[in-house]
Amino acid sequence: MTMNNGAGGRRRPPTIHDVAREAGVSRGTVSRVLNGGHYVSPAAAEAVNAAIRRTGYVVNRHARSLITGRSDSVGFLLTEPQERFFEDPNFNVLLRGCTQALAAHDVPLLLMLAGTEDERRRITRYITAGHVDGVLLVSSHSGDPIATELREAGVPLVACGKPIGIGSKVSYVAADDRDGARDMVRHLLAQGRRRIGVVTGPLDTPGGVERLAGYREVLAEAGVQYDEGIVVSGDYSRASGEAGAERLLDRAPDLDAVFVASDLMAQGVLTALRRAGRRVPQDVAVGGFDDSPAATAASPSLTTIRQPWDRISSEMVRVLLAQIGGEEPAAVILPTELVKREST
Amino acid sequence: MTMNNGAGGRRRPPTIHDVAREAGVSRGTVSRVLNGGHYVSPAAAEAVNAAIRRTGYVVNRHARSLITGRSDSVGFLLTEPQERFFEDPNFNVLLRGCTQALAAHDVPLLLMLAGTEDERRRITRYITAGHVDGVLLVSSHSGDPIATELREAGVPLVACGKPIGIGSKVSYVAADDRDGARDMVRHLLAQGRRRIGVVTGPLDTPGGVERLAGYREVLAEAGVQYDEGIVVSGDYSRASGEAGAERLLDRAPDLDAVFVASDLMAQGVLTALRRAGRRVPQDVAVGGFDDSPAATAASPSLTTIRQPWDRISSEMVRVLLAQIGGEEPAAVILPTELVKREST
DNA sequence: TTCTCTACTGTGAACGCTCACAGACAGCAT
DNA sequence: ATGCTGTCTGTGAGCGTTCACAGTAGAGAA
Repeated sequence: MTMNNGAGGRRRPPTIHDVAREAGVSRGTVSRVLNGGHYVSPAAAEAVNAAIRRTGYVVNRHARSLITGRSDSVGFLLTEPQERFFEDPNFNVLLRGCTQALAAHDVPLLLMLAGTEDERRRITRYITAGHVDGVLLVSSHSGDPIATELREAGVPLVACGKPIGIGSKVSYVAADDRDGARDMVRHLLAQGRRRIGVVTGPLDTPGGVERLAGYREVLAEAGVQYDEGIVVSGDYSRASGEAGAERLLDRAPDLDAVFVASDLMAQGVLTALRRAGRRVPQDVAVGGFDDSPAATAASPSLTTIRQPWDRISSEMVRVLLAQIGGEEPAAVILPTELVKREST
Repeated sequence: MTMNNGAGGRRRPPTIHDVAREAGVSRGTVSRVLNGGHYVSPAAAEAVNAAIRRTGYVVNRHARSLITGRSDSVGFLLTEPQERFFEDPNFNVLLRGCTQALAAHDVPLLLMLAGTEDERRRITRYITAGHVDGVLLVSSHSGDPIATELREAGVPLVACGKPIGIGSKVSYVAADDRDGARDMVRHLLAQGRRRIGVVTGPLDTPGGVERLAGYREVLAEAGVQYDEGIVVSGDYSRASGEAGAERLLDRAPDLDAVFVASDLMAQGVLTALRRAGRRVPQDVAVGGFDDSPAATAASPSLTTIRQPWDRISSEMVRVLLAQIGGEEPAAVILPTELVKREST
């Protein structure tokens, strides 16, 4: 009496052979059913599917990968220093969105952290050895060596946010930072604010540069004098927002609004303003960017620019899978949206 | 003239065969060097290593997995509903810690999200088919069907926090919640507080239950009357902390302290107290739990109980790998630490 | 010497799958 | 009849690795 599949005994899982025997067809036919079902008669297909159900067969991806050369998995690569990963809520929603979008295609996601030089080397080897078919890259800072390495190795790659200094021919998906900034500054002007300070993001990131550019454009269009003295830059962290607001208040006590390039920094700005005795929004209006949880958590809640993170992640996955499928790299720019809350 | 490895041409990566030829030994010897180097002469080992360096050889994990039956990867499985994943900063540090600890063993981490029933089924199939060697499970709520399924399928499993209602024989790593709660309540008593309210976590989670138990124990030891009226429960979210504090103030206006089972809820408590015109810590002291970034971000900054997340993640990985290696399941309880800040 | 033991090495044979190929059969035109 | 086309099916080969096994050589014991 042979041991059955039931509880108790760890049994060798069914192979494509078992399914073929069970269905009364050959391995080849089962394989064809598994891979799209072309050139398979309806009767055979039905028999195979029934056999798969009966045996509980699941394809062995290692065997498949060994011969196809594909791994049917993609990497989610984070090259940020740790603190950013912790502090920035955007990473979470991006990671979650990508995982789900990939799961819909039955593609597992490998999380990869390249903080140190050592990790970077190991991960590069892993990726270029073909253990993933493509990479979703999250790294805002420029000159990322791993990005260029991967690109040169011909690994399908999609970046989140426009990579700078890496040349073209690399796919990316980004929100329309400049347009979002324009919306916010126009909104502040519409509230009657005229003395609008800025806390920018790091100026070696596209977000930092573009959001500042949008601010300048709208000011110019409105005929408001641009004053470099009320432009300070931060690093997207809460603390840098706080420090930035202090510098702004110091230089321009008559400030009546601040446009902050991230919600997290805006939280810091709120703290500094409160400490300085300014009321928000009565004395100073504050506009954030991202519409992260920090925006609603802040008090007063932040007027901000929503980045469409759900769409960003699904587009990243779409573009990456297309590229793995042989299509050319592509850039996707997604619109943002002004969300009005208490701080303006 | 054959195409070289240089830029431009995608070339077939070197195999163990190529390395063997280059080193002047057999496949078997190369394989032995790759797997620990036992029964290999120093000369041969050196020749092989040199050949590996020259050829840029990287082992093909699919081929290896096909024959060993191991996948040399583990899954990080999240069964929480979405909002918790987003809001709770602990997940981030846990995920990061696990990824790094695994990377040190050259084991990739697959991120798996089982929110819907559909996802749950697909992921169960994936895991039980042997596509990962083990699972790191993050799911605080009890009666998780996936956990029991995996356990019954014999998949090595390590939970974060003690799983309830799943029977024994499942490994877990947890902070000493009860002891942490005891420390905090003792601290509040030492500050002269006597009317100490509680906002607990969900009472179907070990954290929720244990932290409340610690509170009751210390009160009893100190001879302070336990008053069920000033015990309310939340769901670890900020909003539930806010609501909880309102209920507490309503029932006990003479409250002089609140022990909150998470920093995030404690933020909500601070908001509610401020709105009610209570000063923290002068009128009411607030103690949190977790020592998450929320603790320092809050104003006033939160006195809290640090959970050793870095150790939790590294222990989870250690126990999981041991179990994959054939060891028996194990439970690990790690000590917590009181961190004093402005709120008490 | 001869035997035994240990350290080391090479050689099929798998692992489970896909791919290329060849063959069978039907339908339709020649 | 013959050929051609298209759909469908089975078969052998091979992907890159590990594992079991057989075999060699050198050291030490009898």
